[in-house]
Amino acid sequence: MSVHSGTSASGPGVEPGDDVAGGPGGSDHPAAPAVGRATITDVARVAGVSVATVSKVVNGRYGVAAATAERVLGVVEELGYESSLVARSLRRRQTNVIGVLVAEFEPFSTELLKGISAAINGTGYELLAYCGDAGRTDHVGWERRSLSRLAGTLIDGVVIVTPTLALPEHDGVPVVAIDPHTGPTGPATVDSDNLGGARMATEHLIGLGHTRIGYLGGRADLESARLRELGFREAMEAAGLTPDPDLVLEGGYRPDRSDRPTHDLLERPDRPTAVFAANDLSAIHVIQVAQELGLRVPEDLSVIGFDDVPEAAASTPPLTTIAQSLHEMGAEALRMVISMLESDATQPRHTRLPTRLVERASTAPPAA
Amino acid sequence: MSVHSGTSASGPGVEPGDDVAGGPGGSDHPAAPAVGRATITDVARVAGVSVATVSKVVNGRYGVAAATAERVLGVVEELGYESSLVARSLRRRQTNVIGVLVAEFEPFSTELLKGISAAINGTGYELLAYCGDAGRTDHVGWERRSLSRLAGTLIDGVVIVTPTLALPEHDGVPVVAIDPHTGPTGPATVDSDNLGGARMATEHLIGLGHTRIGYLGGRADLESARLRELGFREAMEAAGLTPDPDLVLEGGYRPDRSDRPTHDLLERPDRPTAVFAANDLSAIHVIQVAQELGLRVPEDLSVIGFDDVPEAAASTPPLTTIAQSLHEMGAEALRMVISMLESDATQPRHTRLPTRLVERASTAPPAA
DNA sequence: TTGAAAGCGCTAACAG
DNA sequence: CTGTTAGCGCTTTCAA
Repeated sequence: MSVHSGTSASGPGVEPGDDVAGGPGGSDHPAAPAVGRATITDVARVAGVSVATVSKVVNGRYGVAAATAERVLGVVEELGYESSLVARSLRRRQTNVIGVLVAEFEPFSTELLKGISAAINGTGYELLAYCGDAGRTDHVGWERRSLSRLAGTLIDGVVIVTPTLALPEHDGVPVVAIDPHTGPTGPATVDSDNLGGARMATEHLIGLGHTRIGYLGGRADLESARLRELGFREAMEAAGLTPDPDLVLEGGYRPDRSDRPTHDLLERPDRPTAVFAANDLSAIHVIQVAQELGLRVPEDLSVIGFDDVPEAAASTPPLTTIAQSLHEMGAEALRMVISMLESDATQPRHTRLPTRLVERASTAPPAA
Repeated sequence: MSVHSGTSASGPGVEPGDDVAGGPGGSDHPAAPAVGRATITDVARVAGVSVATVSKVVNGRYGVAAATAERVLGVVEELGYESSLVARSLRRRQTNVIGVLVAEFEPFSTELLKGISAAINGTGYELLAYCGDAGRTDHVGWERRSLSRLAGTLIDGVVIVTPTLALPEHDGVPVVAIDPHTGPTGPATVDSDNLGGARMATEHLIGLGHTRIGYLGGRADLESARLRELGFREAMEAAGLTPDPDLVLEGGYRPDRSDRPTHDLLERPDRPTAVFAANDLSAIHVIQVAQELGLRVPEDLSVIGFDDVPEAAASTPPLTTIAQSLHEMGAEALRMVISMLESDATQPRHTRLPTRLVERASTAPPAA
């Protein structure tokens, strides 16, 4: 024994002499907790009952004398005791908390979170948003790791945002993927009409008179990115236009990863007159790079994005984009998880929400 | 084909039907876990070693034969094993995860979250944002409950957003409060120059020529709300104006709670020509109510907010507001938690960040 | 009505 | 080098 603090540590509200209810035969317990939260053991000791009794009282089980219950409750109050989520969930099979797994808290995932948060109201569940190994966000499989670490113990069900892998259909807990890796197959999913939205975006540009249009794609492993590119190509071809292969680049949905391709796009002599970026964040970055390069948006370059996160309206100029119902997607994913939790209807469902064009100021006819 | 159990059952709890792999001798093919995540016990069983050995291998401890380690690692891979955060954190004293406690995921807290998420990059910590009893968000003391449930077991340190109570100075884990209840005292805090910002907002309105100005206050229990109202009053008085008591109402920082007072403000015959709302969300709601009432913003009514969340720029018309450095506040809070974690410098620090006026289109001189 | 004891999955002493 | 053992805080039989 080395670094133990003294015997007479006084916990919350426990007097030094308060050596209450030692074990049978006079094993001298140290007094209350030296520091930190009170545990069920502290409550039991101070109340002079067993931990089992405290547990029963706290959980409202029957078979405890009214007087005892009252005394225990008093101590609970006095010590500010609250049961540890961790210990409780290790023992029980249910925690009443829904997890949301994200690679990062950025505008897309936080919009989803707002929708989920609003929808959880009144359901009796709590929300736990987890962001595993931040920084290595490109690390494929982050969601498998997070899932394994949390599922089955901490959380009863889970919403995974933009998973990098096809998820196991059944990992013990209900799983719903938003903007999934594989498209509508495997586990339950919620996504948008990416194909239609991308067509709409491209048609908007074409309708404005653009013919030389660049495409800055998203994360190659995501179904949404695949469909958006497809929608772009389809709309181009439908208009009799052939996408210039040099003008179709990948930006990974992220400003940092789209910086290079954006420069490549805008610095070429025969640069496009318009760019369709696969999400708002990279579209906003395109606007910034264009402006640094001395190009005016939309006079010299039209830019359209995808998502309609609040930041889109806040950019200068405000970004024309394809809106997804982000809040609704989050709310729907939550509803699905809860319904999977509460019924045995294990048929994985796939919900697809509509998209719509939001015209703001970043697009205009090409310069004459 | 058939799997026989080894000579020695691995203890009580093994059901007759359980597939138990042979002990260190039986080289039958491994029995996979029945369902759900694989536990350390599954790995040990399949690899034919003890759980202690698996633990050592997984945690990179010394004293394991290379061959054994390799075999274990193989099984870990095969089973997709990942240690349970819950079980691990119950045993260890450190989890490497920082908690963020919020009452709700709304624009203010999610902006903070974005800043925290960006700042955690490369620190080696993970992020866990927790939203306890959603729905009863006005329940005073939600943060005490969440803190007790998580601190000491699940999280090493915590950032609390807009706590409803004075927090205990030391609850076992480092605590930093953003937009605190008590102002710069007690635990470490991060906030903005609320007083100066509110003055700036009011002066902006006065500078435009408004004299009849309404004030829609924030959550009475928050220091920020107190200071913003004070700043409003000070600026009014400094300009020789006396705030009409009928025009100073409380909106609780929330659209739902500010709806009534907003109507009260705008439906009176002698309604103000301008309103300063204590945060953006209620300011945006003021704009909506005004428009429903047939008032034009800013021609008939000027509106200014506070916070500069992305939604402010997205409103119609775009909201003039006082910007706080929300991302920076989150990042700073995280830095403080981590530094408290890694040093013994327990002197609670208080960081106050500047605010600035962002003029957009919701304010203009009063109609002649 | 109460408490002793087992055990959730894991780590850390300490033996062999 | 490896396994046995003891618990982290809690819930839950099962006996007393």
